[in-house]
Amino acid sequence: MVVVQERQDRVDRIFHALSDPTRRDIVVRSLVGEHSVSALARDYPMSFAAVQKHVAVLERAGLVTKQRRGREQLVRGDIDAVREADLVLRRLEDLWHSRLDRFGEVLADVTREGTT
Amino acid sequence: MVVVQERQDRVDRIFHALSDPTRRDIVVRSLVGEHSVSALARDYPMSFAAVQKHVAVLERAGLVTKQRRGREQLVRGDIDAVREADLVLRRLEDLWHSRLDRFGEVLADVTREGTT
DNA sequence: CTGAACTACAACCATAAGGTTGTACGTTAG
DNA sequence: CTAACGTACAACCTTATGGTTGTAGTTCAG
Repeated sequence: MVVVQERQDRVDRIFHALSDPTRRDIVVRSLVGEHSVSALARDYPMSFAAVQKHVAVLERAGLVTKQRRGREQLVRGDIDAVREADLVLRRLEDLWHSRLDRFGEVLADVTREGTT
Repeated sequence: MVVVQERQDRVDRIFHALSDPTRRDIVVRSLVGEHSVSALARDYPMSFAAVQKHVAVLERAGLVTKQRRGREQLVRGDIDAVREADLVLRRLEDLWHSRLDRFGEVLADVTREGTT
């Protein structure tokens, strides 16, 4: 059993990064096309440094990557991290379905009673 | 001075709730079957009150619901909130695909022009 | 060359988050 | 009835988070 956990799992970071509306918006824009940090920053009611921090959070989560182009830093969304989070959610849905299967009879009974 | 607006969106709460491994585990167990809070608490290396707080976070996010049974409080997972988060992720993936499509067109154009 | 534009990063602040312990109260077992 | 169980919640502590301002290094335009 591997007990040596890192301080924060990658999945933790991804979900945490997505828990902020500004960051989700940045992900949306970065998935559609590349934007410099300052271009992103212009559209939010906060300082450039604040947006820079949001981008850093997204970068640590692997949701975006940065690439230099001259004096700009181009931010681009990375879909793999999104898929990783998606996998977690689908596993939860799978669990739910298997639970439904196991209690299918009971559910059927309840439904029948409910509609009587 | 302290303007406590109802600030946090439901989606914010869901993603934040899922950003903690203990809470994700509680969701897993609660989707599989019902458990009392203390039954859940026994399996984590923290106090009962801490687990209680985690459950509260999940409840505020709509990921679980609680139902009294005698002196116990049964925690049960709610798949709807999971699906809501899943929708957000799928929209991101859709954006990514549409970007690829548009990029494909550009590529086609460039290629066409380049080969003329 | 010089200044403006982008970025990086440190210092600071207020509040949220995640944990603890302690107390209180309803419910059930004996 | 009484003791134990399950829960709720308050008070407290420490660290993380999200914002600010300020300083400084690079790169580009003129």
